[in-house]
Amino acid sequence: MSPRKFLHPDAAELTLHRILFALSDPTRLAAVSELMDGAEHSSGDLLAQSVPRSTMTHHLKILREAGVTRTRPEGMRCLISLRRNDVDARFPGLLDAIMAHGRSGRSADSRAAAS
Amino acid sequence: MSPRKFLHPDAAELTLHRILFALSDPTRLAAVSELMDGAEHSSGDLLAQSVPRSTMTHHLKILREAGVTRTRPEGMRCLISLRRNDVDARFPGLLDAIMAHGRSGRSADSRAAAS
DNA sequence: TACGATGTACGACGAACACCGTACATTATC
DNA sequence: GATAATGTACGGTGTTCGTCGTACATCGTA
Repeated sequence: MSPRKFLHPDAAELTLHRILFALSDPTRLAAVSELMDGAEHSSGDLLAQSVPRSTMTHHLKILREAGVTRTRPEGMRCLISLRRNDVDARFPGLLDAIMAHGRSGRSADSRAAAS
Repeated sequence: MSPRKFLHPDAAELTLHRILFALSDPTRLAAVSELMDGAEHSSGDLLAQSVPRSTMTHHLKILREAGVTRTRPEGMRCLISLRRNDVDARFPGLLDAIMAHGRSGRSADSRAAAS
């Protein structure tokens, strides 16, 4: 087995609706927002939000399979980075336009009915 | 009852992830693509694609509830239009960046370099 | 009033998603 | 080898989505 093996879609296979879906979740949006600095971040690094590890793995998988991120095993960690070149090549300006608002896109979403 | 009544979210309530989700489906992407001309289109007009009316109604509802479109009853038809101003005001450049690729968001390389 | 056209509302179904806990694999260190 | 740390894989549950058929409401017209 190879639990340290990740499948990434080819750059030419990226589809717009898949990418948009990958970014249509607050948790994933926040993760990508962190990755916008161009650096590699470990899964635990992105895990700043209060969500279990297994849940984060799930979101990271969706991001990866949409072709938005690349995951690379490094030692006992996984380093995740944005596939900026690939995404930009196929959809110029898309990532920037979306992530320009990635931080503030959570205004009145607080549907959290009290507590 | 008021089957001719539609609820639209307030402009200030639009959220990025909701909009991205609304655009994360090929059928809806195609519909919005048609609406990019700024004109009002009837539901049947958008229905060019081979999908049942009820399915289209569903997609239009998602678009409407995300704040992407506005639906207005007109005679025996419904006229749908893009809420360009509202979306642009809240997320400048987002719609243009996404819809610039709305047509080619298919599969493999469609290197149509726009023109 | 009756009819046809347009589009919604409702219910149903299968598939995919979001979430989580737990177990396992991998790596580094002792 | 034993241990701890990191993160995945594997279920499981509940929800939502995408799809469709059918029934109903509305409007325009005969």
